Amino acid sequence: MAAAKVTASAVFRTNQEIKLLARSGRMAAARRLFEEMPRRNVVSYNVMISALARSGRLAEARRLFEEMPRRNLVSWNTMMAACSQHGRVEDARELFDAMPALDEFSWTIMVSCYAQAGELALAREVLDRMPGEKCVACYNTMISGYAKNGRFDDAVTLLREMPTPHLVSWNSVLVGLIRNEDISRSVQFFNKMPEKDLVSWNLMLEGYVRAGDLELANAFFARIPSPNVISWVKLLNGYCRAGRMGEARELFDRMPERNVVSWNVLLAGYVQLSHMEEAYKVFMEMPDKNAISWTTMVSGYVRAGKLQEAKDVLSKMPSDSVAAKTALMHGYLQSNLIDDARQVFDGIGVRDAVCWNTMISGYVKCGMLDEAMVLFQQMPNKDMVSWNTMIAGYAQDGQIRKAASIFRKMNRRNTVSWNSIISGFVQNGLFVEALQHFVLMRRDAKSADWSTYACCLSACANLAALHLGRQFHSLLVRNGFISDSFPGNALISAYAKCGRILEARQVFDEMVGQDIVSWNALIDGYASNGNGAEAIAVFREMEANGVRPDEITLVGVLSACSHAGIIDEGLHFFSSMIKLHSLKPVAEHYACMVDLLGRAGRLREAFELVQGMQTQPNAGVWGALLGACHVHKNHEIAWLAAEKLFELEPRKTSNYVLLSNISVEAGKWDDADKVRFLMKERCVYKPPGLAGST
DNA sequence: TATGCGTAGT
Repeated sequence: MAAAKVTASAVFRTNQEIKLLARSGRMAAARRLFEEMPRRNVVSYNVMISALARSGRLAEARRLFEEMPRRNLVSWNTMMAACSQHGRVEDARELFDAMPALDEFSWTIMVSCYAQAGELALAREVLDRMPGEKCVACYNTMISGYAKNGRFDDAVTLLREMPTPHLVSWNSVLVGLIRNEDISRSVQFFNKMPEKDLVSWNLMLEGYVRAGDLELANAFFARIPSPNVISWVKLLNGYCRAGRMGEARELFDRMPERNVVSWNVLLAGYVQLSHMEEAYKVFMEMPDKNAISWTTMVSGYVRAGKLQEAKDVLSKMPSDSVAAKTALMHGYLQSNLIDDARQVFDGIGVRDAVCWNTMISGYVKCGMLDEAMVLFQQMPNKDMVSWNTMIAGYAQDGQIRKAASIFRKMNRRNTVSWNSIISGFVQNGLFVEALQHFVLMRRDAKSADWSTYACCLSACANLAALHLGRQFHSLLVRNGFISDSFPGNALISAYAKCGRILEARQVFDEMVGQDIVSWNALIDGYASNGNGAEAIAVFREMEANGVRPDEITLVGVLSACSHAGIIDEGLHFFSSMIKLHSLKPVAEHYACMVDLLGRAGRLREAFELVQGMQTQPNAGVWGALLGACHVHKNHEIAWLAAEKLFELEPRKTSNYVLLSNISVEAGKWDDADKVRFLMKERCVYKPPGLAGST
């Protein structure tokens, strides 16, 4: 009897010790202690499962859950919470449905899991199904879910509906307002709260810091009844983010109490500015460092392009940190050192999703899609980012069918998934598919963002679908995206490409932040609608507004000159491009110039310009020359251009047809025969029913 | 006696 009591208290003490070790990040020691226990009870297993999940080892946690000899309600709840923490919504739901009994924790975890995944309707369904009197935590979880997703009205309604709102309920709404950077509504709400605690005060302080007014934040800080280290950290963070490191350091030195977080914030401040000497001094000064401190240093050196230093710091780190190693890996990938990155990746024992995704996206970015796919298939717990990376990767590589097949295999999709596939279709010229997927996206109840609208407008533009473009325009207005410059620019292009240049101009004029892309879209719009003079006028207007032209601007301007037949001005813009704007002309500019000179019949000059090009002329340039030769019946230069074109595009029928026509029109029947022979030799066939040039 | 849910900091 006495021996049993001793054993029970030993188990109790060891359970506590495991928890403490795990909470301080010493997982290996915690695991060892658990393995070496002579006797374990349910709680030992529960503690270990929770610890494993919190340190990113979900698979191990699950294994232990399956293996444990006896489970209680807490074991089930712990496992559910573990799945929820890792975004495994389906797994959590499966456990929830399979549990022998449910308590208020089970219900709350399920609500929290759905809310975190953005599935608010499902979260609400669970809350509503909860029998008897619902607990405060469950209400708070739902309120927090609404608030963090910007649905304040729903959050406040539920707050009013619940029988006994708690201070935490109010704070849950406040955090949503603060994160949404709605400062005036935050202040209003804060003042209306029936009671406030330090959490409320600290949230409001964060609101002022986010609003970027540090003087106001400082004044508010002075009003906090008894600020704690978190209050100080929030203010310190404000100065660090603003790059005001002198004041930040002063504030830091005045802090009555410092912990590892405050040190980390100061360190991150110097790192952000790439002040690595200062950062290193702070790093050495720190009384204790956690994994975040080390990761901050490593990623700081990576940002500063000092990969050797990053590697050296990492090698001095006493414990293992996936995040720190991933930071170094990221650095190697940015410098295209794929093999070095892979070596780091292979050396990481327990990889988290960020680690896998970093390596996968590294492969994708340098076009190594096969390698990316192998890793993607090996990855045990793929998250949304993994899937989206592969979709975007294949789409950008022109493999849109593969992208679409991956997209179809996804169980759940978020806005980014939809945007990736829609933008993929647009990039690959499949505009109708892009718009069809927009319809499917709305059926999936996923909300479109500015990127969705920009892609869809671009699809409308390319289809010259004016009516649809107008519908997207009104959707943009209704959803409040109209002042953002990116979809605004897409809208300008859409109207311009549909021939509605006046509407394009109107959108441009009503836009808040016109950028270089907006100006380019307008100039190109006038040029491609045949209004060269107006395009040039807009270009002048842009210069007068102090906006510096880029390469794309000049393509628009030069093609405007070409369409309008303004030869001398075109030549002037072309030379000013290098001299005045220090822009390097590329093939597109030369193609415009060839077109310009060609239209004026100055074929010899055009040919000489091409021969003098710094870079290799592409098919666009030679094609423009061949086209001009056709118009002006220059048989000799036509052959020179065509021979180059045949090298670049040996199987493009229209080039052969054009050259054949030119030869025939010049009465050179032998040459026309020669072209026909070439076509036969290269198995190029004129499509039936296609007479003349294409 | 412990373990699992809801609000603030890197």
